[in-house]
Amino acid sequence: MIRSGAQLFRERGVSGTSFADVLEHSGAPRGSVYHHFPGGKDEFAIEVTRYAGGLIGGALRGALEGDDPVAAVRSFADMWIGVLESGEYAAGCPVVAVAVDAAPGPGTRAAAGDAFAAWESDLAVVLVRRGVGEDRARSLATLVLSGIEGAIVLCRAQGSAEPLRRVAGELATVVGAAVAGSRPPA
Amino acid sequence: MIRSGAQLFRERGVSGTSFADVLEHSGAPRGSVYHHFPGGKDEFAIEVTRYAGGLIGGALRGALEGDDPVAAVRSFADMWIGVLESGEYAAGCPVVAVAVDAAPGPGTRAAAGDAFAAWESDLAVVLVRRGVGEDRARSLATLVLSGIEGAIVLCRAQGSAEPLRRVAGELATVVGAAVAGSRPPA
DNA sequence: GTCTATACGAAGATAGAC
DNA sequence: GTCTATCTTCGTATAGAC
Repeated sequence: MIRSGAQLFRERGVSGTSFADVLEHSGAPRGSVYHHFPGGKDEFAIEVTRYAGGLIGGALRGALEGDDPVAAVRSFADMWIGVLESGEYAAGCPVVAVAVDAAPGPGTRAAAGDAFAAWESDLAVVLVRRGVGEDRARSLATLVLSGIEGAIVLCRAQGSAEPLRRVAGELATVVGAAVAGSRPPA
Repeated sequence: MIRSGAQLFRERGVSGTSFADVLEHSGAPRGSVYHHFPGGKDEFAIEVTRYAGGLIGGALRGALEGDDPVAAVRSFADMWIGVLESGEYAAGCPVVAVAVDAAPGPGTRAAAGDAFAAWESDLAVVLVRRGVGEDRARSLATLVLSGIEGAIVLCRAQGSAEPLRRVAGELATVVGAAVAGSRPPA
């Protein structure tokens, strides 16, 4: 159910996704909705957000494994380009969907904020490890995250992966310059 | 009604906003909904998107009037920071809300794409005027737009204007370097 | 733990009077 | 052009049996 919820949130948003949709998509038994999620849709949305945040965070950490922030930015962006192109630009980021859709309670919004903060932190850690100062690293991490998430929205609206391609190129340049500039002169 | 719709879309998303909400917020007569919008919610959402796109586009063009892209980026971001802070981070960009919420038909999504394209073009034109090459200008304009829109989402999720402040600073640096680097050496 | 049935309300949309 | 009334569908949530 949670996996299906994440997929449907990505396509239709939170308010646009009903339990009936989730049950149909997941094939889950209908009687178990309020058994597993006694808090109703709010609780369900929070769980979906946590799950999606962890999943995407895992992908991001995987991309960051080589301690090469430039390659990680490109790899993370390429992952999203693949998602967008294979799904005809119908599906975006579930965490953004939660953040933009205020229908559920404030807990859901906070869960989205936590996910973003975790991703940002993962990025900043690697930048610091590559010699970038802490403040700049945090600032750059926010730019990368905002840029990619914003570009995903643009891609969906325009039915094209071009915005994300352009943003990925610019971000790679900026991050590359920051890493190079912070390294001790050879 | 359209003005109210834009405000409510910003706060609750498209699926989360009903005609009853719009009527209550705007004080418009109830009988006139399907008189003015025979196409129902789809048509209404498209009109709201066009209106909001024009409004925000006007603000952006105003910020760009001095032909100073760096100041324009800061000014545009500051406008959003003001909106976020004065509204307790409840309201974001209505065009993003439309792009993320697939509930209405494809026409709405296209209207959002048109708005983004127009803003991007406004930005790129000024960059070109300042000597930036056409491809780079387009690429930078996409980065600025994606970065700011993405940061607005992060701000809402985290209940803070910090992401947008950081992104605005980074974008100002990048745009400043591009403009400076493209000017003929003095 | 899952099922059926259903209460309750809300939303989109339409009809016809004024 | 606006109003009231209403139809229909859908969505959340609950109750109680298996």
